[in-house]
Amino acid sequence: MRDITLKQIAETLGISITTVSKALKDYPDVSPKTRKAVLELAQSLSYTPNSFAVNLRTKESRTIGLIIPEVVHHFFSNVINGIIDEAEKNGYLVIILQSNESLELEKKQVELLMQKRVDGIIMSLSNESNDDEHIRDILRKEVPFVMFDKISKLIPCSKVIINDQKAAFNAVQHLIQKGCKKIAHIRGPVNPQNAIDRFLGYKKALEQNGIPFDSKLVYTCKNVTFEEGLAFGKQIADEHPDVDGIFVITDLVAVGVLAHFNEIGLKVPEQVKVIGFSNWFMSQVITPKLSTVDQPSFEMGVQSFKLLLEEINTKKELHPFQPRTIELETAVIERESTSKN
Amino acid sequence: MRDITLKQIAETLGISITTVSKALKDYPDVSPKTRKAVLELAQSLSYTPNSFAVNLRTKESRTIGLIIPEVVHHFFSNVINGIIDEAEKNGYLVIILQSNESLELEKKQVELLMQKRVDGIIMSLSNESNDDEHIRDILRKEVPFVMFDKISKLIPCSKVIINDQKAAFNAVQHLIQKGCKKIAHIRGPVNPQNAIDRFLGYKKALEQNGIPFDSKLVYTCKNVTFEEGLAFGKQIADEHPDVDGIFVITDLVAVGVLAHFNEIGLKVPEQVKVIGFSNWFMSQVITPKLSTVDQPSFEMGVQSFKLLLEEINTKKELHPFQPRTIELETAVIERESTSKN
DNA sequence: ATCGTTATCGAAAACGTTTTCGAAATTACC
DNA sequence: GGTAATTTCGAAAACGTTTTCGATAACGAT
Repeated sequence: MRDITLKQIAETLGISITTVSKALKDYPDVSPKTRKAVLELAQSLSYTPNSFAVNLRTKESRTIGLIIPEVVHHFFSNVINGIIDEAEKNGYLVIILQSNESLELEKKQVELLMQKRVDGIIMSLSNESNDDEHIRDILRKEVPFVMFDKISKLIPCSKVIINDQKAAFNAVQHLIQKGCKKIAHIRGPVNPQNAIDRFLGYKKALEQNGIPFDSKLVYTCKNVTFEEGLAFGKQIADEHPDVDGIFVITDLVAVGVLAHFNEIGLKVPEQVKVIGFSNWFMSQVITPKLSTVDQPSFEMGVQSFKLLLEEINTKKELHPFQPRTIELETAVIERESTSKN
Repeated sequence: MRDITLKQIAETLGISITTVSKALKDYPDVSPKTRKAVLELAQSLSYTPNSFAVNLRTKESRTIGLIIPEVVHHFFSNVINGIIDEAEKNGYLVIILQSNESLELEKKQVELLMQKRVDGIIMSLSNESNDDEHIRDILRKEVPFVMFDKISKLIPCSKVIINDQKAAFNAVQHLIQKGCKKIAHIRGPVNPQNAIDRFLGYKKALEQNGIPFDSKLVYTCKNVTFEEGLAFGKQIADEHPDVDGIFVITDLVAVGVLAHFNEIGLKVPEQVKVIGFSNWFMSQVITPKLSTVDQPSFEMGVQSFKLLLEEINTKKELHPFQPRTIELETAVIERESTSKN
């Protein structure tokens, strides 16, 4: 049951390891006759090269690392999907780690991946981290590196993002077009850039439409959960019963808001209109169906891997690599929660 | 910027590679003085062993492979969560591949993982496959192997499962206790063992309660999607308007059924009661909230990895390994869709 | 037969680590 | 001071592959 090696093939054929290796890799300097013999024997023994040895020799493992805040998350699992699909197409495998939104864990995992000597790292920052040493460490060691979604603008690396500010602007603009006059915003935590950008988009849309900005209408999530949505729904209904539109950082929270409104009999969209963000699957199966902003999550994964591969390949040729940023399009999806005006 | 190696440490300290290696690995035969020197220098150079070389030498990579039908799936992403958490605790990393419910892809991926020489494989079968050669190949090469959820009973390997038949029995029993007399079943595809078992549980519950089994009340999913739920909901309402209870293979499909019933104004639970399976997150946020069977998905992941690690370790000691099967408990969760009778 | 060219092969180094085993140095003991 | 026991070290092989470079063989042309 021992593993087949080049040496064994060489010995049974009475030739050298070198020739066997060359025959299998289509080197020109091996005669058709011996090549055929080698290929046939390798085939019949079902030889596969020892990847540990290949890794050591070639200094690459055709494996990349992926760090995300959490796996059980509609957006992220779609990104994972895109990454491992595209990676597999290009002969790469993907090691997945989750930071659970903890900076400490994230640091440890970056370290883990570097020790493993993965060929590259793709990452979406946890809410706790922004511009930290462990990220700069990756660049310092010249490990190919791509960030997506939750990025840090200060880090000079390739990025795949959406224009959060523009997307949020469009969402709020949509509410205004539907007749909303007093619009609240449930925003994400303080750190992440995209929470900031969406807030800015919200603010800009108000300004451009001559609606005064009121900081009391802005609520800040800590954990971005369904439960927080429930709580903020209650808080808004209590504190500002005249609010007629809400823009929520993400569908999960928006669904919590809707759940509370359903409970207390507040009519959506008649009394309040609600729009979420990210187009989670559940948004189209709840009542009322939630309007939202579609984010091309699968495509983000695909593009992230493509950028990473670009960096891996140019660095392999020892060429200098110029980081690129890809910005993907979003789209407002109108459903029942903003529909009838 | 070159990587630090044992050789470099040895040379700057004027000692041998052997001694450096031993010092770093706490071998007893190195003096406290030289050990201290080595440790300090290694620390200051931030030396990390080249894992490619370590893999080659030790013949293990502390990496396992995981193959699942799809990543974007509430149940599976929770299992992934459990696996990578437990793996990381034990110093293992996880490579994830998805078969997209395709037998062909699944075969290719098993092959990929074996070529990578992962230390073990965890897997949930695609709907297309059951007892196939590529699975037996894993056992033949003596690669540690654990199956969970969608298993093949014929393969002698460790398994982590629930008792699908019992769980389904309990779900249908629940419907009967709530007063249902004519109960339909939307079952999963033909192949997977757990679809079969849940069907058997459904049948058994009917029998034990003196309700005649009617094969016309059994509908078979092809792809287990929301859309199929919509379609079957329509079909049941049309063909058997007197059905007063439905047991559905999984929540996703059940939510589709509910969506259709909402649309046509069929009252749930007053006119029909519906119970799903798996306790997807969305089930608690839709209207009416869906009753379901809770499946300990995270725990399944944890236990799967533990079983795999057990096998890895006993095989490393060259001891014979006896596969084990762990059966986890499920629980009926009563919500609005079966609540008021 | 000689030379030049081309086709075919293999020795050997290298990747960086782990581990065995023997050698050398030190200490302990009488 | 001599022997034995103990501590400390290092040479070398091994893991399996890739690749360079030189050697040989074969062949054609003159």
